[in-house]
Formats: sequence, C-alpha cells, structure tokens
Amino acid sequence: MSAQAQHPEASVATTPKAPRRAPASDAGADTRDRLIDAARACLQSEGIAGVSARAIARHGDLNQALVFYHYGAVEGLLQEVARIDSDRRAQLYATELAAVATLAELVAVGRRIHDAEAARGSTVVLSQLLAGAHSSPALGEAVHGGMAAWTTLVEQALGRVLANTPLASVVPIGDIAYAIASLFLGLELMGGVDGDLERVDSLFTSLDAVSALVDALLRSGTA
Amino acid sequence: MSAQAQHPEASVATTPKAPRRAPASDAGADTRDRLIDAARACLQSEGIAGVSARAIARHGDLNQALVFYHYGAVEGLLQEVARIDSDRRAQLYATELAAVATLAELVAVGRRIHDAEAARGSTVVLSQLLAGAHSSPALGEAVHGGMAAWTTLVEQALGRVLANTPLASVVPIGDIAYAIASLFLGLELMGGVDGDLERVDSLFTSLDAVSALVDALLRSGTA
DNA sequence: GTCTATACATGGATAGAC
DNA sequence: GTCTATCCATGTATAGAC
Repeated sequence: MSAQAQHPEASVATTPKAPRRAPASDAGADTRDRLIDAARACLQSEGIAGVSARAIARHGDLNQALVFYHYGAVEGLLQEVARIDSDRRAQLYATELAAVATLAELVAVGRRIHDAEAARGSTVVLSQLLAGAHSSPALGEAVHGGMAAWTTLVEQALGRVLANTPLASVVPIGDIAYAIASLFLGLELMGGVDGDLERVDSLFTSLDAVSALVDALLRSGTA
Repeated sequence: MSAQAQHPEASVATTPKAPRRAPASDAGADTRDRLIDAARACLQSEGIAGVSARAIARHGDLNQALVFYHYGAVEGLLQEVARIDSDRRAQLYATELAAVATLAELVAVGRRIHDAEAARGSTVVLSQLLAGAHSSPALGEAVHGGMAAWTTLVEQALGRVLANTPLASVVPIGDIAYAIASLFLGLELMGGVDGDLERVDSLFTSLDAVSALVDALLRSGTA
C-alpha cells in the first residue's frame, strides 16, 4: 500500500492544492462521499492488502486521481473512513444501549448489534482497518477513538445493569467492558475465517440463558 | 500483494521446477527456514499490507527469487507460516492445558499463554494472517486449522474443569470455548491499537478473583 | 472539480548464469 | 540451490487540459 513518498509532506498547503482532508466546503462533497463508500467496499471485498487508489476507484467507478486531490493519499481516505464509521457506530451503540437495565437486555442488544453490523459488513471493514493500523500510526489513531468510545458505552451500560447490586463493588466494570468489546472484535475475525455463522448465534442463545439466570440471582440478592 | 497471475497454475510440476511447497528433502531446508522466519518478521513489522517477496527477502537478507523457487508465490510462503505457527501453538496449548482442572488454573494458563505469545509477537502475526485470509481462501484454510485445534483444546480443558459439577449440563462448553478463543484474538487486536499493555493484565487479575470465587462455589455445590 | 496522460517506483515472476 | 538480470503489471503521485 506504500511506494515512495515524494510528497512535500505536511506543508501548510499554500492555496489551491492538496486539501489534505475534506475542505468542508460544498462542491465535491458528493465525490468525497462516493470515495468513502468505494473505499469501504474495497476494504470489504479486497481486504487491506488489496487496497490501492486504483482499486478504490474501480469500486466506485471513479477516477484514481480524485483520491489524491481530496485526501492527499490513500491513507488519508482510509483515516476518514475510520472516523466516519467510528462516529456512526458510537451513535448506534449509544442509542441501543441507552435503555439497557438488565444483563439479558445487554445480551439482546449485543446480538442485535452484532447481526446488524455483520450484515452490513462494517465489522469486516473495522477488522481490516485494525490490521492496517498496526503499521500506520495515523490510521491507528483514527481507529482508536472509535474503540475507546465503544468500550466506554459498554462500560456505562454495565454500570447501570449492576447498580444497586452486590456485584457492583466486586466486578471490575472497566475490565469486563474491555473484554466484551474485544470479544466482539474477535468473533468477527474468527467468523471471517471459519465462515460458521451459526456459531455466534448459538453463543448468543447460550448467553441469553445465562444472563437471565444471573439477572434472577441479582434481583433476589437486592430488592 | 498481488499483481498478475501468469503462473502455469497448479500444474503437476513436471520435474525440477516450482516445488509449490517444501520438497521435504534435505538441501535448501535451511533456506526454507530462513524464509519462514523472514516472512514472520516481515508480517510482524510491516503488516499484511506491507508484505511482498522483496520485503520478506530484505528481512532475512535473502534473495527475492527464493520465495518463488521454494514456495511458488508469496502466498504459498504465508500459508506455510500459518501451518507451522498453528502446529507450534497447538503443541504449546496442549501441554499447558493438560494439567488444568480448575477455573483458576485455566485463567492462570490463559494469562501465561497470552503473555508468552504477546512477547514473542506471534499473536500479531496471527492477526495479520487472519486479515489477509479474508481475501485469500487458501490462506484462510491454512489458518483455520489452527484456530479449530485451539478451540478444541480449550473445550477439552473446560470439560475437565466442569466435570462432576452442576454447571456441566448447563454451560454450553463448545460455545464458551469458541468465545474464549475469540476473546484472545480480540484482545490482541485491541492491544495492537490502543497500546495499553496494562489493560490485559488488569483483566486477567480480575478474572483470577472471579474464577477463584466460582471454583469455591463449584466445590461446595459438588463434593 | 474532474479527467487524461505521464513520470517514476515497486512488486511478481521467470530465464539463465553460476 | 542460489544469484543476477530482466519483463511486465500495478501502483503512487503529479501536471496540465478541460
């Protein structure tokens, strides 16, 4: 994904050139959207190793040069994808998790989100971006924000679930939230390889039963 | 990572050419080992997106053409890396998990394995291979075997832990084992991005406490 | 803002010398 | 079995026309 670097680096971008990122202005906004979508599609079907300005352009029937005009380089575009997806995800999770008050509900929301994200293919995109982030600090930074927001939201929901419960002071909520977020990621990666769609479904069904049990125990231990 | 494919495909490899895989014979065995090591190092420091025959050669001070002579193509070499690492991992896990009889021991083994694998960098390699596997069925196949073996070993250990326990008939061992394996993977990916080494340590410490508690409950519920 | 054309670099893969 | 040299495909990035 990288060749040379005869770019003048991060100069101040004097006047009309190299809008390192979206100029925020009106015109070309549609093209930028199409570039984002194309990059996502490319990431999804070719993987991070198959991404290039030309490959992205193909996926959106766009001109290869537009990547450089609007984002300076392929990586700039990928960073933008990471940011946008992070925001969308944060909003989705915030909405879904807002009403969660029991473990069973948390599991149900987890399944719903997983199914929706898997169907949309956005977890594939995320895992590919994460793999790419390993060798690109800037991309890593762009992805990291989204992960942190994710973990925080799960943490808050967990806090609500366990509030006024004997477990509240025992269970390390931050750790568990981190584990849950990691588990989500791992499930996607595993699923991408073994192609076993029923596995995750079975897992969630098991968690349904277990969470209902724990909820009952919690209610009896509190009240 | 791919350009053209003017390779005669998987012909029968008449006589002296294109030993699609390691000829198993003596000579050149050392070179093959060095190629494997170089590929691993390359995967680790450049990521799947930065892997190429030339990049691999650089990492091992080898000649680029050797990749094609010994493995037919870059992907063949990566598949070999996946297989070898899978075998090593399966052996390590089998040894470590053999003595596990309680949840606390399982957690302790989990921490030890995670630390060892993280220190060695082999989880980074695995996650990069997994990302690459998404767009390469053959590589996916090579990686999948290792994951399955992994899950199976955890499953067997869990079975032993819960044997003669009220939970044995309630807990879906296969699902939990799959979740544990996924969690391992996810933790590595997360860690690669947020660079927070203490997080996982903290998580394992929490799990130590929880597992000890559950073990006590199990023992009192059985005996 | 978008396109075509083009420079230059890198990578896959092979032939042939050693 | 390993190396050098080489061909050709692909990719990055820019210049300049529209």
